[in-house]
Parts: sequence; C-alpha cells; structure tokens
Amino acid sequence: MKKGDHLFLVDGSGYIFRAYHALPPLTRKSDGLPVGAVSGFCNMLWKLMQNARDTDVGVTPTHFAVIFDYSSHTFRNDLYPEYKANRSAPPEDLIPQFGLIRHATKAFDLPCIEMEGFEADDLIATYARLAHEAGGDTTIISSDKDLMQLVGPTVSMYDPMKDKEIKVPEVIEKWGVPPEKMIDLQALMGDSVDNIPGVPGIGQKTAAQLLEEFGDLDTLLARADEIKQNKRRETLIENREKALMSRELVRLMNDVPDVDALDTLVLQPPNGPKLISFLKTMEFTTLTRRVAEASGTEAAEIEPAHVDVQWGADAHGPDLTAAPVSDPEAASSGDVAPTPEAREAQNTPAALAAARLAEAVAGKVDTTAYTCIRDIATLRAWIEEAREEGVVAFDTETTSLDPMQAELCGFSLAIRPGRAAYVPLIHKSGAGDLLGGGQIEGQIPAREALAALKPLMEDRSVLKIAQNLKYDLVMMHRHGIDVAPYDDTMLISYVLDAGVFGGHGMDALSERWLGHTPIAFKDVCGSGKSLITFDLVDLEKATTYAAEDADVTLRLWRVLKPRLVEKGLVSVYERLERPLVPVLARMEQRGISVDRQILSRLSGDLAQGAAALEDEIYQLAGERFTIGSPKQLGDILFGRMGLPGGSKTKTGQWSTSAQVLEDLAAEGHELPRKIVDWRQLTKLKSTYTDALPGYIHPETKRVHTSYALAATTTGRLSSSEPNLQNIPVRTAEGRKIRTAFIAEPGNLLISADYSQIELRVLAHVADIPQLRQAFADGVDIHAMTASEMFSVPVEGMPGEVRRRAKAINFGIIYGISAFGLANQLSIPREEAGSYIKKYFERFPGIRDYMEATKAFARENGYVETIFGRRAHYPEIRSPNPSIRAFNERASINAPIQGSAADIIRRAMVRMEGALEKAGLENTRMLLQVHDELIFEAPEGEVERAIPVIRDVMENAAMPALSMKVPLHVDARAAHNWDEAH
DNA sequence: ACAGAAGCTTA
DNA sequence: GTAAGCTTCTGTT
Repeated sequence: MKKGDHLFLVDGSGYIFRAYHALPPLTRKSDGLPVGAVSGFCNMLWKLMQNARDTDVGVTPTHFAVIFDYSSHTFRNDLYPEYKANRSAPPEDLIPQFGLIRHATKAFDLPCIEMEGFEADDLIATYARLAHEAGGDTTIISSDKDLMQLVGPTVSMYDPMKDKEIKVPEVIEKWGVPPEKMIDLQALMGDSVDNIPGVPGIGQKTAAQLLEEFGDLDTLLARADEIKQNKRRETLIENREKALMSRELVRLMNDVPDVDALDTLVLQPPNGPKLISFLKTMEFTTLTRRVAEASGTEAAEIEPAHVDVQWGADAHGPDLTAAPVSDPEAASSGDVAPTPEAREAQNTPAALAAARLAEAVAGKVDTTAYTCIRDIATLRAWIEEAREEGVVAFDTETTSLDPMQAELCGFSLAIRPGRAAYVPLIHKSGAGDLLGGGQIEGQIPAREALAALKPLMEDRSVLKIAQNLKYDLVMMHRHGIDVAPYDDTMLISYVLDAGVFGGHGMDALSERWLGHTPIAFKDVCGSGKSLITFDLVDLEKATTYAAEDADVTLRLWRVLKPRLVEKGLVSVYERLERPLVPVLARMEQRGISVDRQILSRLSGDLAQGAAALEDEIYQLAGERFTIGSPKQLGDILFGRMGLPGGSKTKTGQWSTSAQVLEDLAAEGHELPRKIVDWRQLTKLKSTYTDALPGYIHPETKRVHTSYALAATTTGRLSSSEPNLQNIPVRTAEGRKIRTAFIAEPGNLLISADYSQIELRVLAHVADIPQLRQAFADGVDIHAMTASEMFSVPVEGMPGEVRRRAKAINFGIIYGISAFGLANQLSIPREEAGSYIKKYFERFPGIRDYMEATKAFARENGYVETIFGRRAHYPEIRSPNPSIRAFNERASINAPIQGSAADIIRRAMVRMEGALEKAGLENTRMLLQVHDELIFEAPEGEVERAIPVIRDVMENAAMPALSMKVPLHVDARAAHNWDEAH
C-alpha cells in the first residue's frame, strides 16, 4: 500500500444487525429462507465496488475487506466476565443470514477476515493503523459509535444506509466530543447493550459536559472533588474503578497480532460468473442483471450455486416478524426474484403489496419539491388534478392537538408520491413586530379556500386519505365540510399490525415502511417554553412540514392498503374500524355535562378529610413528612418505626402499596390504615374533583374526552384528556364523583352495559357446556362455578366460596397463574394451584382452549378474535421464561377481551342508525367504557330508547356470527351517571 | 421542562 | 394473572 491508496473496511457483523432491524423484515427467498439483510449487504458491496465515487465518500477504493466477529468470547470477557452478557440470542430469521453473508463476501472475491479472541472492531482498528502507517486512507463502512474513536485525518466512517460520511465534525456533532475523546466518553456513559457499566447516572450529555470541562477522564477523576453537584461528585468518586475498567472495555486494540498484510486486500475486479451464480441462488434478480451487464456476462447461462445454509433451529417455522410476506417478490430493494408461480400471479394481492413496498422503499422523499399555494387559481388547478387522480391525501395544520379548541392554520394535499402542496390560510409573521405580528400577505382567504376544497372533500368519486382521520374529520366538520369517502392509514396499520413494535403514528410508520424520517414537529414549532403555534411558522418551513405529512400519508396508503387484502383483513377494517371514526368523532364533539358545583363541594370535603388525616398521621408518625412520597413513608414505617417490611420494589425501595399497608393495618397498626385512607381522598381530589373542571369546554360547557382507536393491542378503545373510562365506582366515596356527570335539564342519562360479556365470549369460543347452559338459564355464573368446583349447592352458599370462584373466573380470562390467583385471594400459592387444577378438571374445555390458543400464538405470532381481528405477540417465543409466560397470558386474554371489544364496536357502529330509524332523533350516544355505553335522551324518548339500545347491543354479533351464548344488557336511566349505572 | 418510578383508578 | 391513563414525587436538565 502506498500514499493515495484507499482502504475500505466493512464492519460485516455490524452491518447485518443494522440491515436486519432497519429494513422491513420481509424479504424471503421462494423457499422461505429469510435473506433481507443479505440482499442489503450485496447491494451495498456492489455499489461501493462499482461506483463509490457517486456516494458521499466520493473516492474509489484500492483495497477492500469485510471484517466479522469470530465468536462471542474475546479478551474483554477475561477483563470483565459480564461483558455483553445480557445480549439475547439473535432473532431466529437472522441466524441463517450470518453464514450467507460470509458466502456473499467470498462470492464478491473479497477478503473475509475474522480472528478468534478479537472483535471485528479490533481488526478494523489494526488495519486502519497499518494503512495510516503506509500513507493510505481508510473508510470504515459502519455507523457504530464504538468505531468512532478511530476517526481522524486519514480515517473516516461511512453509513451506507444513510449514504453519509462520518468525519471529525460529524462525531462532534453527534456526541459532543472529538473522536479521540470517544473512549473516555463511552467509559463514563457506559453501554447497556454491551453491558459496559460506565458511571451510574451519567449519560451522554453529562459525560460530554464533564469532558468538555476537565479535558479527559484521568483529569476528571483526579479532580472529581471539584464537581459542584453533590450527587454527581459522589457517584464519580465512588465509581472510579468502574469508569477505568469501562475504558479498557471500549478501547479498541489496534495491534492485533498476525493479521494479513495490506497487500492481500487489493481490490480485484469481480469474477462475474462466480458472483452471478451466488446471486441467482439468492434470487436477487435486479442485482444479478446489473452484475451481468457490468461484467459482460450472460446471466442466463450460469447455474445457481449450491450454498450450504446453516438453518436456525426452526427456520421452517412461522415468521414472527411484522409483516411476513409469503410472496418472494417482496424484496425491500426489489431484488428477490419472482418464482414462475409468482410471475404468473402478478395480479394477486400479494404481488401488488410487494410491488408497492418495493416502490415505496425505492422512492425518496424530497422535501424541497413541495408547493406553497397562495392564490385561488393554483388551488383550483390542484383540486382539479386531485379529482382526476381520484385519490388524494390531506392533512390539516392547526393551533392545538385538541380538535375542539384548535384553529385551522392551513391544509395540505398530496396527489401522487412527491406531488404535494400546502395551503396556508391564517399564518402570521412572528415576534419582533410591535403589534404582535400581522397576517402574512398572499394567503387565500380561509372561507374562499375552504369553499373551493369542499366539493372535492365531499366528492363520492374521490377517496380522501388521512393519518388519524378522526382529528381532521372534526376539524373539517367545524368548517362545514363532511369528508367522504375516506381511508385512514393509522387504522390500516392498526388492523395489520396491532402489537407489533412501535406505534401507528405517522413518524413510526414512515420509518418502518418508507425508511424515511419525517421532519419532527418540534423542529418546526419548538417545544416547552419556546413552543409556538403553527400559524406563526414561516411559510417555507410550514410548507415543507405540512406537505411532507400529506406526501408520506399517501405513500403509506399505497403500501398498506393492498396488505389488507393480502392478509384477509379488509372486513375487520371496513366493519370495525373505518365506520367507527365518524361515530367517535360525534361522541367527542357532543361531550358530557359535568356539574362544577358538585365537584367543587366534593373537593372541599375531600380537602377537609385529608387535612384531618394529615394531622393524625403526623401525630402517629411523630414528625411531619411528605405523605405522598413512598420513599419517605417507607423510611418512616420500616426504618424509624421498625414495622415488619413486606416486599421491595424493583429499585430496592420498600413497597408501600395498598396491599402492604392493608396487611399492616390488619395486624393492628394504626398509621398504615390512615395512609391508605389519605391516599384515597387525595387521589379522588387530584385526579377527579380538581382536574375535571379544567376540561369543561368554555363554549359548550361540556367535557369532551378523546378516544384513541389504535392504542391497544386487543382492539379496545382508550380514553384520555380526560380519561372517562376510569371514573371511580367501587367505593361509596368514589361513586360521588359520578353524581357530577349529569343530563341536561329535561333529559336523562341512560347507561347500558353488557353483563359478563367476557365470560360469555369465553363460553362461546371454548364451547363449555356448563357455562353455555348457565348463561342460557340466566343463573349466577360465579355461584355456578363454585358449585361445580366445590360441590356446594348454590342455595345458602357462603359468600367467601362464591368470591373465590369469581376470582378464578376472572383469573381464567387473564390467562391464570397460581402466583396471580394466590395474590388476588391472599392464599398460599399451593392452594391457588390446587384450585386451578380442580377448575380444569371440571372444565377441561377451558384448558384445551388455553393450550390451543398458546400453540396458535407460538405458531403464528398472533391470535385472533371471533371477528378476525389480530393481536400480535412477537415475543411469545422469547427464551426468557417470564417474558414468554407474560406473552402467553396476554395471548389467552386477547381473543376474549378483543372479541368483547369487537362486539361493542359493532353495536356502536349501528346504534345511531337504529335510533334514527326508531324516530329517536334526540337520543345521543356520549361515552363508551369498554362494556358500557352512556346516552343522553330527552325524558320523553327514554322509554322507547332503552329497548332499541338493548336490541342493538344484544344482537351486535349478528349476522356475522351467531353466538352460542346469549348476550345480556342491563340498562337504566337517571339524572346522573351514578344512579343510572 | 422532562422522564421514570410508584401508586391508583377503571373494565 | 389481562387491557388502559393520570398524578405525584424525585432526580435531572
């Protein structure tokens, strides 16, 4: 090697993990072999070998090698046995790819370097040093922070997935320190992935700041006593050794003995036939073609190679990844060949889904290409273009997350990927203006723009697409626009992937499916104190952000919609998700009336009660302290007063949970009892009586909750701001809160709730004769269970016996464990275990159901409700027994909880139509609490409304499904929620 | 200003 | 033992 030569070192082990997690995990060869990471790897190698000059690196390599980890044991383990000890096994479908990547490297005729006892990083450090000494430059193909310590004048790094070169300034930007201080930085901050301890409590930010101040780790440790922050100074002094040892772990060894000479790494022109043979085996058609063209080889004449693959333990088993694609067309890079069968079936849903994915990943989002529409003629032209296209994604930009309070700042449209625009309506110039900034010139008057938009939004022949449509629906409705027809990308994702990593927000979906990170809201509007409303954002920035949202939404829709068909989930989306959006939007807009006076009076009562208890508590404790601090309370109870401490929390604190305090109270201690009472009162006050009035809308004078459709794994809704699904009911004190939820004068609240819906669903799905009979006869289900289990007649049954049976019934629904049941009933685990055994003897069908459900979940990675909704549990095959058991219980629960959720969703979708048909125009659905619906109705409609409501709810499963067990609904009306319930 | 732990409310 | 959301305290920025 000589001056001017350029060595490329690929971190092969790092690349495979990165590619696996970054690329949509779906690429498979036609025989099912997962090859996504291999595909990415081959593309990357080819690109760098052929035209590295066109990448961000901008130079052509003369020397090239791929470096791998040899095994997990290295000299670092001798230094620190815990090093990388908490690494879990790689994902199953990644395992066969390790071997394939080495095969790929050899097929490219590249040196494949690994050495026992050393990590790839050490070899990379060694070669980089040798190249430097020979006068050459080095580019390390990796973005791993562990390698950044090597960056310098002759050494840079390159992130092939972002096409970004990492040099000294990039390291400083990312970590706040120059490369030569990376070792000290990592020594301080540690690394949970590699199990490097670092100094507890010191993170990246603090570490960089300390190094900035003191220069390096040795100086820092020597002068640690100068640190002002008490806590920080002490932990640094205390953890000195840990820091020094961590430094040795992160320091790379740049003198690994007996490495190959640099001259053996000279880049050779690729051996076309050999490489093509391998690529054909992998079914990477696009790359095969490119290589054939570049090397002048006739690909058709070359046979696929025989490649020995190390299959994982169960590589033919199920694919537990986000979206397993059976069709091999589904290459992330468009690089996996269609089998002949697939080619013939180009019109299949799977082929379309795969093609759309390939298109999405290939297409780059260009945020500089968007239009800002500032005159009505241009807007009309865009609207006409959208009408011709028949599909348009839109998004509203507003001043608030609450659509009831928000003001519309503008809206964006996307017609095709990349063709997107923003229409500002009321943007104002920012601060600096004495008059607070006036309206920016050159915006279409809002009324005029919305009048032009309305026909498009309401055009039955144009599909409108939004992400989290409910918000935009409310916004548009407030401006007199009723959007239809529509699709919601968030809901499509939810139907496809409930329970799969990440949420269903746009940013997460964009990362996952498009490989694109959209501009963060906080980068546009700031956060915290510097937060500004969207109407104050300048038009250029606003256009980039808003149009990108519409663009990304459209691209996501193109990827996701075909997958619904492919997975057979169209009817779940069409019947349980999409039609619920306007229903919930209306419920949110209606809100419910809450009586301020009642809450205010309750708040006063609670304050008095709590104050009285506080005095008594200080008396008993002998000192004043913060009662609400579990830490201080624990110290007093179990430290100073020496009470027998029960359990510890996971951070090592004494637990002061209600259970622990109740146990102490039962032994006759006065203080714990008072604490429990105090907590109840302060909880009611702070969470309900004090907080609820703040949610009363200034204009409607009602409380408008927000329902999330895509928040749970099982299909339940969730409610927030405020959460009206956890209003107290169990204690008399708590129930008083419900008296504040009232009907308008002349109206009543109707509460209709399903009786035992989850046990009924269980009786249906597990088909248990005794349960079916009991529900058909309308007998007390818990008493019946007790009677079966303990051979006691139902008449004259002691309350305790029924209570235990009830706990077991609930336990079954939750995926019972002896541990949990024992806790619930405060009985020994053995006794709980014998109850469960007894239960399964009496109801063997339930055990069969549970085992079958677990097996299904293990096999498929998800479970299904009776209407076909899927809940994913990707961790059900975790090697960690407690994670696995947790996922098994959740898998047992999800079909039951989820089926009940589906049933009430169906009822809600039909409810408004049924009420209208019955002439009950003023009976309005207000709230949903999982198995209960709350309505408000004029007194004159209540009598007629109740049978209609009951009928819709009890027959909600029909006609899709005929339940083997009748559904039963209790309904009553009153002036407030407490009495109606 | 924010994040995590602990605790508590519901179905 | 399932599924959620909110408040307080505590430590950190």
